[in-house]
Order: sequence, then structure tokens, then C-alpha cells
Amino acid sequence: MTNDHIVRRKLSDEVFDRLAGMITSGEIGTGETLPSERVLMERFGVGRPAIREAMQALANLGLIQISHGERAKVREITARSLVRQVDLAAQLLLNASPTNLDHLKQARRFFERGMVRSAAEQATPEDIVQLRDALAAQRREIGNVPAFIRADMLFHRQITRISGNPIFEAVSEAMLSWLQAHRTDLLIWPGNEEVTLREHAEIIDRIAAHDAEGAEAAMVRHLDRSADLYGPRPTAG
Amino acid sequence: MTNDHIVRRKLSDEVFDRLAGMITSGEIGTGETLPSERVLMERFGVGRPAIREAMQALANLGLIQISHGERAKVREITARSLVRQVDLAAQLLLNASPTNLDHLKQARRFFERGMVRSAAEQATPEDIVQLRDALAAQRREIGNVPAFIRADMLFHRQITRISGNPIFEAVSEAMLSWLQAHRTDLLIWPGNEEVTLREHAEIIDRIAAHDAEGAEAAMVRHLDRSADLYGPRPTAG
DNA sequence: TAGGTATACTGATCATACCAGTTCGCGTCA
DNA sequence: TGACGCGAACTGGTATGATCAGTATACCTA
Repeated sequence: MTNDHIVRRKLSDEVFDRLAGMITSGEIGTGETLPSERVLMERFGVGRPAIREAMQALANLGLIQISHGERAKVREITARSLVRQVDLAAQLLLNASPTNLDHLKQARRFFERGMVRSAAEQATPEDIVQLRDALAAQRREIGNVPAFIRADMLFHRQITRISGNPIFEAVSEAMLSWLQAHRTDLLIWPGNEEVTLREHAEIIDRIAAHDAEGAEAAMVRHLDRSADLYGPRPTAG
Repeated sequence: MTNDHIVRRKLSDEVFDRLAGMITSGEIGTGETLPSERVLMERFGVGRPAIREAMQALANLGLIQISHGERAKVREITARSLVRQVDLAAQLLLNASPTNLDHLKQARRFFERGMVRSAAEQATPEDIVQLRDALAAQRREIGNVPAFIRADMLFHRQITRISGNPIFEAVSEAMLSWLQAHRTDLLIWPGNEEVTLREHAEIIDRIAAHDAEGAEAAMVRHLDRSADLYGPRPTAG
């Protein structure tokens, strides 16, 4: 039996902590550069592998950016960089089982329902203008399927933006990109663009009228329609 | 001007892809072991650093587990392992600015509101029994602050569990642990346990009655109370 | 002064050696 | 004969040094 509790920390973990501390404490601000690997190994009194492993880990977290030939730069952490960090693993998770995909679709429905309701409650006239602009931009992309889908995603993100919370924006963006990668929901064929645009327009109208219930209902109809096109899958909740 | 598009992929990235492919394709199933580093470097015709960097990255993603002396084991990807992956970065993000903390609190309110509404709509009698059990378990922990908080978190997670969606469970668990680390919301002092328990009880009653509106209102009151205790902070939405 | 090139710096990769855990079989002893 | 224990042969972890390959900069030239 191994001692699961007594984990011997690797050397690179210590280095990781020290570097992370230098960054989070502000000693090295956003955009500034870290010392070179060779300098760090001398300062910390460790070998180069320890430094490199720690810095790779920091790069994987999105805290720093490493480029060949340049010194590592400190990057800003945002909600978006957080979801980007998890992007690959999320794809793998979705590929692992179709059940996971169903769960994500359900999560998205949950998210969009609440989001549009919140938007209806607190949308300002400027928000409405932006939504209508996004809708018009999407209409201009009819015929260009990839651009139309991009505009579609932008519309939904615009709704989350009304909340003023970047976490919601990042979550919306991530969910949509994951679903898109699996060619499900949110997929638009030629011929269906008008339906999509009409539904979006109604959602905007409900938001503009501060009709939370109506906006939520319109959003649910919108999401269910695209889901139904892939066969009637009885989704819970 | 650097060519942002023409990024020269690192060798370890290629190795990473091949290893990730071996895992996701099922060639190496969950629980099985990867070949040793020395075997892999020979098979792929690369040096040990390339293998190590790739495997460290896989470990950071939570795809494999590396232990000194043993061969790397493939781990199952779950929604929970996904959030664990961003756990550290999330902490840093929250520490970076109090605004981020507000955003997270808002996200949690959003999440719990919708979740309890969904729970009220689809809760089965067994779900209600489990909720009441969780409440009783929490009552038994009065006097033991850490255990009481743990039980509190478990109660909220229990609500998400009704959805049957592991993503919701993982999100709930993550949000609560992040907020707890910042000693905000959800924090209970001695003397307030009874209030918390009473509010939880009412939430359960509303869920049992399939009263979505009432359950949501009760949950909002519950969350706002603990928030107010930290000073009246006008949160949007 | 503008341009380009040489040089010194950076990270990327490799080879090798050695340290430090884990596993497992072989030999010893009861 | 069986159980114990020790060690050999794995495993990953770390250090060192060399070399390759990008980048930035200072210097020199036109």
C-alpha cells in the first residue's frame, strides 16, 4: 500500500510556486518578462529541467507565454484564458461518450434560459441597439455558412454580455465552440437561415419589452428547434 | 512583426498528440499504463525531454497520473477533473481583482437560482428524502464549523445532483470551494447555523411542493442573507 | 542616417549520467 | 515447504553539458 497522503513534491513544484508567487505578488507585472532559464537555475540553485518543467506548467496554465528565442512574458489571467486552458480536455471528454455531449447540451439550455431572462430584466436601450446590429450583421452573412455560424455565436454572446459579467461571456463562448466542434445544435444549413433570424428577432423583441418569461420561452423554442432537427431526443430538465 | 500564424510546433507537441491519440482512441484504456519514457523515446525517435514534456502536459490536463517509480497510468476524464485542472488558475484570477470575485458571486447566484428551479420541477420523492437526510446530517455538525460548512456545500451539491448532470455537480462544487477559499458567502459563524438550517429546510419544502418560483425565491433570500452580512454590496442582476 | 550583418542572447533538443522510488523474483532461513 | 527479506532491474526525477535554432541588438558599412 502506498502512502497517498505523503506525496513527495517534485523540485519543479517548488520552482513553480516561487515563480507563480513572483507573478501573483506583482513583482513581475503583466507584459513583463521573466528572467531567462539559465539565470533562474542559478538563482534558485536547481538544474535546468526543474526550471523548464515549472515554466511549461505555467505556460499550460496560461500564466506566461513562452516563445523560442524570447524571454517568457507574463500574460493576464482572464475567465476566457481559463476556459481556453480546459478546451482540449473538454473536447476529449465530449468525445469519450455521447452522454457527456447530452449533458453539455442540457447545460447550455440551462445557461441560455437564465441568461436571456437576466438580459430581459436589465437590458438598456443601447444593449437593444447592439443586439439588433448583431442580428443585421448576421443577416448579411446569409450564403456564407461559416460566417453565418460565427455571427450566430456572436449573437448569443451578445446576450450574455448584457450581464456585464465576463465569466458568462467566456462560458457562452466555450460552450458554443465545443458544441460546434461536434456539429450539433447551433448548426445551420442553407435554407434555415431565415428561421434562425426570425427567432433571434423575436428574442430581441422580448428582451426589449423586458418580458423575461417571453424571452425565455422564445429562447427555449429556438434551442429546441435546432435540437429536434437531429432527431427527437428526450432531454431532461 | 512576427508571424503569429506560422507557429513552429514544438517536438513535444507532436509527441503529445500521438500520446493523446493513443489514449482517446482507446488503444490504452482507462487504468492501463503507458510505456516507459525510455521505450517511448525509442519508439518515437525523439529524446527524453520531448517525451517528458508531453507527459507532463498530459498529467497537467489530468489525463494521466505520473508517480515516481511507477509507469504513468491513464485516468478517466470527468467534468470534475476538468474543473480541478483550472482550480489554481481560478484562485489566481480571483485574487487578481475583487471585481472578479463579485463576478463569481453573481455567477453562483445565477447558477443556484436556475438549479433550484430545475430541481423543483423534476425532483422525485427519493430526491426529497436525500435532501432531508443531507439537512439532518448538517444539523448534526452544529458546533463543528469546518464540518458544518462541508455539510452546507454538500447540501447545495445535492440540489444540483437532482439534475442528473455531472457538469452541474462539478460546477457547483468548484464555485463553492473557490468562494470558500475567499471566506465569502456561504461562510457560517457560530450562532447562525439555525438560520441556515431553517432556510435550507424551506428550500427543501418548496422543492418537494414542486413550487419552482417559491424555491427560487427562497434560495435567493438564502444567498442574499449571507452576502449582506459582508456589507451591503449592490450586485447587479 | 539607413540598412544590413554579426554576435550575443534566448529557448529547444539531445545525450549521458546518476539519484530515488517501486516492483518482483530469487535465495535464504525457519 | 513456505514465508520473509534483500537486491537487481525496472520506473520516473534531476543535473550537466553540448548543440541547434530562433530573436534582438549593437555595431559597422554604405
